[in-house]
Amino acid sequence: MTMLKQKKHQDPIQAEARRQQVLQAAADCFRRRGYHGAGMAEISKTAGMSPGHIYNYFASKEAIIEAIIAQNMAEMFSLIEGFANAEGLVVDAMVDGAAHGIDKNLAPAYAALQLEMLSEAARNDKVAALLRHVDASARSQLSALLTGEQGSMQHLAAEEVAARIELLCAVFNGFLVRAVLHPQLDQGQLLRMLQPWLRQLLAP
Amino acid sequence: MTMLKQKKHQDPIQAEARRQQVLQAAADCFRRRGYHGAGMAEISKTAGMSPGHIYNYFASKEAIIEAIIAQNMAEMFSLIEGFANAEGLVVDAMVDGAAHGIDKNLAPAYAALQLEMLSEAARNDKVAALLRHVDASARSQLSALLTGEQGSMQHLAAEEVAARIELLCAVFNGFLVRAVLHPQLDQGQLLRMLQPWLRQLLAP
Amino acid sequence: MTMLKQKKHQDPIQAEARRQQVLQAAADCFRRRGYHGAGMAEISKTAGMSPGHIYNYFASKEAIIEAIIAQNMAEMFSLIEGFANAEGLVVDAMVDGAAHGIDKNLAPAYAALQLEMLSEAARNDKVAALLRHVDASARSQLSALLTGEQGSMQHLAAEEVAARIELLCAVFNGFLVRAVLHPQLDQGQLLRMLQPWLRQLLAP
Amino acid sequence: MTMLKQKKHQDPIQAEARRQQVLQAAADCFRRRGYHGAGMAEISKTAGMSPGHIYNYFASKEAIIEAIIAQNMAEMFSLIEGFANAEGLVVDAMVDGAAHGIDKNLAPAYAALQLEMLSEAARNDKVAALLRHVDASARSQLSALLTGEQGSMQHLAAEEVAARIELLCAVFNGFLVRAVLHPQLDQGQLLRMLQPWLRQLLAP
DNA sequence: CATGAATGAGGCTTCATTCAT
DNA sequence: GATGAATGAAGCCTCATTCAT
Repeated sequence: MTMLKQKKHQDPIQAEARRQQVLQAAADCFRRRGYHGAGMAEISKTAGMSPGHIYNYFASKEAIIEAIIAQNMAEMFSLIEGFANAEGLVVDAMVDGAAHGIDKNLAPAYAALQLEMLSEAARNDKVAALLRHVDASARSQLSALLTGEQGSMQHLAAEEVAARIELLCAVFNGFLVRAVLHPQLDQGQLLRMLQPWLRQLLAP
Repeated sequence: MTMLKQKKHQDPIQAEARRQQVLQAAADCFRRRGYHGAGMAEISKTAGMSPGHIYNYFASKEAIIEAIIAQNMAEMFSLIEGFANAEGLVVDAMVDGAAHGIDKNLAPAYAALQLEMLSEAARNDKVAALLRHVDASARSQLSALLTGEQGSMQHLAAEEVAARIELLCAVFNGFLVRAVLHPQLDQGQLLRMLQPWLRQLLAP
Repeated sequence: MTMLKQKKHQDPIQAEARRQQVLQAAADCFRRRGYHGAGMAEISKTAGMSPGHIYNYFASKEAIIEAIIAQNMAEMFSLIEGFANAEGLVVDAMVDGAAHGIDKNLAPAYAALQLEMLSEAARNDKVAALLRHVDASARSQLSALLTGEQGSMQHLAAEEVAARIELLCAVFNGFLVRAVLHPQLDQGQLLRMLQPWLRQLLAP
Repeated sequence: MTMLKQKKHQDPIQAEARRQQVLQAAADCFRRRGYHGAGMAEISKTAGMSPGHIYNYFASKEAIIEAIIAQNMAEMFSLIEGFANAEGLVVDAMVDGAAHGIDKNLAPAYAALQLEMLSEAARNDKVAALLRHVDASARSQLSALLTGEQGSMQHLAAEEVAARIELLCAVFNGFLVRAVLHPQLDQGQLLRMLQPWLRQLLAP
């Protein structure tokens, strides 16, 4: 999807490098200034190329944030796949992964960008659709894992499973907000409290 | 004691009414279009006054969102005060209040505005300071309540209390994000799962 | 038609004056630089107002050229109405009007703007539609006049009438081109030759 | 004897072929999109070469349209030469040629390009000079033909001849405009009416 | 010769803010 | 107090042109 009018570049490797340059720069700028606050001029300067040239790789500023979201999507999928491929019980993999999840979501830079995308979603349907698609896919994969062979919820009602996953998502999403509202919070203490809680949430 | 730019209005009562008119209108517009998406023209039309006149009450668009945040602050304080003044155990009041908390935070309009403010905080120190102040106050009040006479955590270590409150906040903050990412979620089911969980989180 | 979203101005008289200011300035600029060559900056300077302010009266640059065309339309209609209301035979009125028609179409400024609109029509469907509508209306009015009570073609076949009108239009349209290609041409001589020719073209 | 910027190409024959490739492509694009609407990128793709390479043959986009006009010039000359070389009376050759003239000038693509050039002439002196030169040459050749041995105007005053030719030009130029304003017009009917008229215009 | 990546000025438009009335 | 006409800087994007390869 979204492969319309992809300008063909002679050297796809360098082209991809340039795309990444732009995405990196744009993500930086969005974090610092917000999606609307960041101008193409600033992004292009940060990316080390001219404003016009960016449009050889992205059709619009909006296409840039969409690409950033798409990358996040991929990251999230590979994260979940990690749980699936781990040896042993899914629960264990997830409890072990919690530390990383906290770390990531509480990182100010990550949280800032994520919140930026979320508030953009409130007024930009395409962004909203992308984010929801990521979220729905993630929940559905989690659900499959947890009710699967190595999962801990094989005998629960579908609605119960969905609600637990929802709560799980809420907590981790909430960390994005905590990163802004309480940047000094004690991550270690939080993790110690979170792990038993998680184990219980995912328990049969 | 600096009184810079404190415009003196002849009739302070009407002036306050006008301020409220603007804040109400601006909050509406920010919800619908986002902070950057809403223009002063739209806000002024919604508020039923001319664009120019708004500047008699607020120094800038930014001052408006700051004022909105300050109001939210007050609301949240009165909410917590509700718990304090309730008869019986604090836990019970909070568990009962959960339904309302879910409802409110999952309401798209509320969530949109809140996220708007949060992402503005990531790049606007004044906004960030305001929001953090609200959050810190709320946590501190909660902490006082829960370790107080009618509270359920009188015998827990301060760090433990802080971590639990943190988790509590994360969940409810997370609902703001869920409102965007999963607007169709089943609130009833979520509430049914949340209440026992809350009771346990707040348990001794 | 085209009354969508007409911003309401408090003082419609001044508003109309401003609109005319812009239209006049834009027509000037389009003549000198062409539709694409003229920038909103230049138009706004010529009109004596800021670029942004123009957008209180016109939704876009395109809307400006459309308004210019609409004005031309009105002029042309009143011209034809002149023939209709004239005493005596339509033919006489038209032959008398030829001098004015030549003068106008051969005026470099008028011709330049007209050609600009014509070549814009080749790539802008809305402009094309407007111009064709003017033209079709004019032909149809002429046809009605010439086959009407005071007309000279009451007994001709409809196709014959249409073809003659077409030729008539071609000649006058052609003067626009002559204004560019042969600005030195002898208008007096041309008129002396044209009038008997016209009388014959419009004869029974 | 100034030889400024005359790029020397190693193989002049291939160079000329390349130039023609570009001119052909550019004419196509100008017809479809107009002079300003057509980009060098599109022209270069149509011509089957890179944008940069075009600049080895033409100094600028403007130089391209000038070259196109120069070619039109040549075409028109050979057309008139056709009349001169035809057997019999010039009038007969021209009346016979009228059908082709109508066809050509009413062809939307041809008319579009021609009008494009005409409106460019209104603001570009070089283009104007070129077009006027073509026009003047054509009129002068026609004049020579019509007052020559096989011509029908041997005994008319020079001014009378000039005026008739002017009218002739106006009509055919007018067809360019008709092509835009009335693309549905009935060419057959028009031709049937035009031929006797032409014969009369060219009569002694 | 030939390419196409890269430039950057300039185009149209928006909108927070000001100020004469 | 109130208005809304007016400003102009800044935003996103296009495209003729250049130049390293």
